[in-house]
Amino acid sequence: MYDLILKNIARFITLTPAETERFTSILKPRSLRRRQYLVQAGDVFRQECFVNKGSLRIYQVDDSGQERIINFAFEGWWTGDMYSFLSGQPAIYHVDALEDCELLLIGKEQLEQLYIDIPKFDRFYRILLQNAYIAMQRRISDNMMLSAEERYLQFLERYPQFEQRLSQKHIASYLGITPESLSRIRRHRLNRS
Amino acid sequence: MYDLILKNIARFITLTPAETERFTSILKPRSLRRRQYLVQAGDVFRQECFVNKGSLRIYQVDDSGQERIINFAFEGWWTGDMYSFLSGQPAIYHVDALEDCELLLIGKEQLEQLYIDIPKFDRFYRILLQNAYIAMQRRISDNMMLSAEERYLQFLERYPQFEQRLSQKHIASYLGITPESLSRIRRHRLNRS
DNA sequence: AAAAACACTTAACATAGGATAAGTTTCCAG
DNA sequence: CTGGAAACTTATCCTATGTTAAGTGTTTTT
Repeated sequence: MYDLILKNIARFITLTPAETERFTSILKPRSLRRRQYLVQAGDVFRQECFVNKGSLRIYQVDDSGQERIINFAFEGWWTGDMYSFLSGQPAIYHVDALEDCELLLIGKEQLEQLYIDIPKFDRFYRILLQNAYIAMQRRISDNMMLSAEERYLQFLERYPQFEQRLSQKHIASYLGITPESLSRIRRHRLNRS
Repeated sequence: MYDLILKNIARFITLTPAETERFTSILKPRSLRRRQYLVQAGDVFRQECFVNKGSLRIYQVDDSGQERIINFAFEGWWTGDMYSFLSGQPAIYHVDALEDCELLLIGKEQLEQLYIDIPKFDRFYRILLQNAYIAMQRRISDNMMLSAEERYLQFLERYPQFEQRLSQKHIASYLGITPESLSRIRRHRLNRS
């Protein structure tokens, strides 16, 4: 059950057996059925979430009811609502399960205490965030520099293993286009080849 | 000279006088004239940069020579090329001065040693990054949910103090539109009021 | 002070992608 | 197994924004 998360952590820091024990003791397992919410915008959600199995999406709903997917989370990824976690304010985004999920949650207070007791975890989350930040920056420049079709191709290249697990509606939403546009793009590609 | 950066750090962690001394001793002051590069895409740039005075832009140039501004950096902000810093690979972005700048740089090795000697700095950069990450996420959702005009209005609201220091060309580039479009948006707004 | 480069505006035209609507296929829930 | 809801496709029309080009005003360079 803790294999994946411990491997994830071992990428950046090395834990003693006692530290490992301490760490796993604060993890709260939780499973989520497809379509169930982890967070609803407006809730305060002060937990970090590691995805052990399954997939989720982080999304926003605009005034006209349109959903926009900000990001996905697959097994081995971290997710949550960073803003709510940090500030204690209501979450900005919805997070829900796209497939049945097994999650490991860490409460804010316990994580704060962990940072104090084992400062290596400050380092772990710093490095995790640096990588997340780089990915976000790349996403912004892609959204600005590339056409819808180019973004779709890049998505296929970058996440070939996830494409089959996501509906086109969700991929379109992640790319910032309508499902109709994605359908059109796919047709043009087929006609050409 | 170190006032602003020490205040910046004091937002999240408290340093002893000895730690303060240790920290300031690794800072390398550097000034940059308007239009001078801090980083050119392709260079390896393994330094973190604090802006003490002036402003910079982080941008990318596409195949057709179009510049796209990923972000600005004003006094009190941190900047650089996180990807190059972390990976040691050539930088993805250009960073150059929009106004004459006074900067404080920290080399990668010295920062790594600082993390080891004073683990509080792991914490400081973790919190800094959490905030930067939240801002990035918000930028992505704004770019997806809002029209060019709405993004412009939000920019004016969010950064009223910076608007006057930036050319419209640069604001347009940051918003992901052409200067012509920004000009059109401004005209429509004037006509309406 | 003149020349050159740049910033900004305006206008006419082009186009990628949105909106709407209708049809087909796939997926569940009863 | 069946009926209704989603998911996906296709077509038509529409609009926001890009493109090109020309003109004016403002810096920067010489």
